[in-house]
Amino acid sequence: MRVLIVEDDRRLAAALRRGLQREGFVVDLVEDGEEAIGAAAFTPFDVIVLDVMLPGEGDGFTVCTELRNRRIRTPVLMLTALDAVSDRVQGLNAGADDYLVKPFAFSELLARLRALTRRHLDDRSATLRAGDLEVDMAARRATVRGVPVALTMKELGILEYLMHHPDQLITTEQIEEHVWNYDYVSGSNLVEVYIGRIRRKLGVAGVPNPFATVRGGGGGYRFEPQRLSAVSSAAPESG
Amino acid sequence: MRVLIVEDDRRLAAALRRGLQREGFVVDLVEDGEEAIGAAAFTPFDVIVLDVMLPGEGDGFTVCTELRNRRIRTPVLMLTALDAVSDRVQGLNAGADDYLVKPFAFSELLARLRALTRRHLDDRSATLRAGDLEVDMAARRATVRGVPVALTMKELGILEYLMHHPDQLITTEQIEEHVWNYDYVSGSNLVEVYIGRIRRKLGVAGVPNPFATVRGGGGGYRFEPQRLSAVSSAAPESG
DNA sequence: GTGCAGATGAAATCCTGCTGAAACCTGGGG
DNA sequence: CCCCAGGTTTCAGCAGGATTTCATCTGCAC
Repeated sequence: MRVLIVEDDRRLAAALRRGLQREGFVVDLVEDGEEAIGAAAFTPFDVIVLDVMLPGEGDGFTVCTELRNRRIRTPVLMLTALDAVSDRVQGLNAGADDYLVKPFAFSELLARLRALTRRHLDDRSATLRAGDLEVDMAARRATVRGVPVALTMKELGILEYLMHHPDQLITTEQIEEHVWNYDYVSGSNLVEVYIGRIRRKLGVAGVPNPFATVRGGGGGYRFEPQRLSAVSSAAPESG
Repeated sequence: MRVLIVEDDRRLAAALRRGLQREGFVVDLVEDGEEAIGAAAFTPFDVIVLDVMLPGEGDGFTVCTELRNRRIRTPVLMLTALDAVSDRVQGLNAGADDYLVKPFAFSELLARLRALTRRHLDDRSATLRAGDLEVDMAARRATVRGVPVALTMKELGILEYLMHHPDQLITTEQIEEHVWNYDYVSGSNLVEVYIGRIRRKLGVAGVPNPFATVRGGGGGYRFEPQRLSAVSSAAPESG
């Protein structure tokens, strides 16, 4: 789950980055509106945290409007020190999806971000499910029939992202873009390595390989829920 | 849909022009940055395809920057042979809207151009259907009565392309241009080979031959949906 | 601080099966 | 009948995914 923070207050920005990283978000940070638009135009963030007060020309409202003009529909959460109703209206008119008044509790920011990132899912619950496999996004834990599977943050991030898009081909590049941040340099086989690790850990837990590999240029992986839906009270067979 | 191509490689430029014209674009072609800015300033293109490497002074980045300085906001898709992150960053800073690394398949260029110009027709109809056969574009998967058919990317690309133009003669040359890179050198019988592979795999899945062969020069194949529409609840017979 | 354990990432190697080239087969048209 | 465009089969090469190994990093306990 990749988030862009647009915030010029270094202290606040650093705190947000740390906190969100600890919660499993992949964080990119920019300090003004121009950078924000550039970053959002080239990277498909899952959500954007946008401070209304920004240095240079253009405040958060104009940034938000510009994003929408460019057909970038990434959910935006606006941060503001002002508590006027008119600001709220202005923010929503500019295309923001949610609104948070400073000062705020980190836990509230977190809750709202989670809500925004799972908006497009049919089921609004915080748990992704497929067959015996359950992924609790808030607790950041995967379980099989109630038994925890020890996945690391990155592994869970990839699994989560793929489970968000069932029966859809997700390219390695897309995974890189959503699970690593901008200072990650592509060109390695890290995604393949992690896919392998996830498959192995799930296999040990009794879950069959949930990912179809699609070879060739533009290939990638596809999470196929039906692979896990098979009624399987029996022990996994060989093969 | 009017597109400006800025490309000095004559061979590539000609291929792009032909292919895009065939897709209904109105194509203008220039070979250097100065011309490009002149053309874009006088004509309201719907989208610009801009090669990074250009003859004379000024590369694609500077052209893009100059366009934005002149408040020309036409969506720009950059073509580059380089895949470095720094180029990507430079491109976005210059104001490009998308990015494609050479060599690319024509179909991908087309998809991205459509995405950039998408506001009038939403051909994001994710699934192509004919009789029992279904092709899910998002999943990049073909199924017959829900059962997946193991097609490779190339096979699926050809099937998809033919299904996009039902009851229409598609020449071997057209298929080559859409499914292979622009630097693919024609002259083999590869298309015939792939058509054969698709027919065989579909046949195994219980789908009759969906392609009519048109012999002779200028011949090719025609996807005929009615061949698949026959009511067939019966199991495939031996054969 | 030091030491430890797990997580992450880089790199080398293995291996699968896709791709494309080539040879050969078939059937329709003259 | 012959000709030849298209169909079919085969096979080697290799792209690229899978796997393994190792180095580094980070957080934590002491």
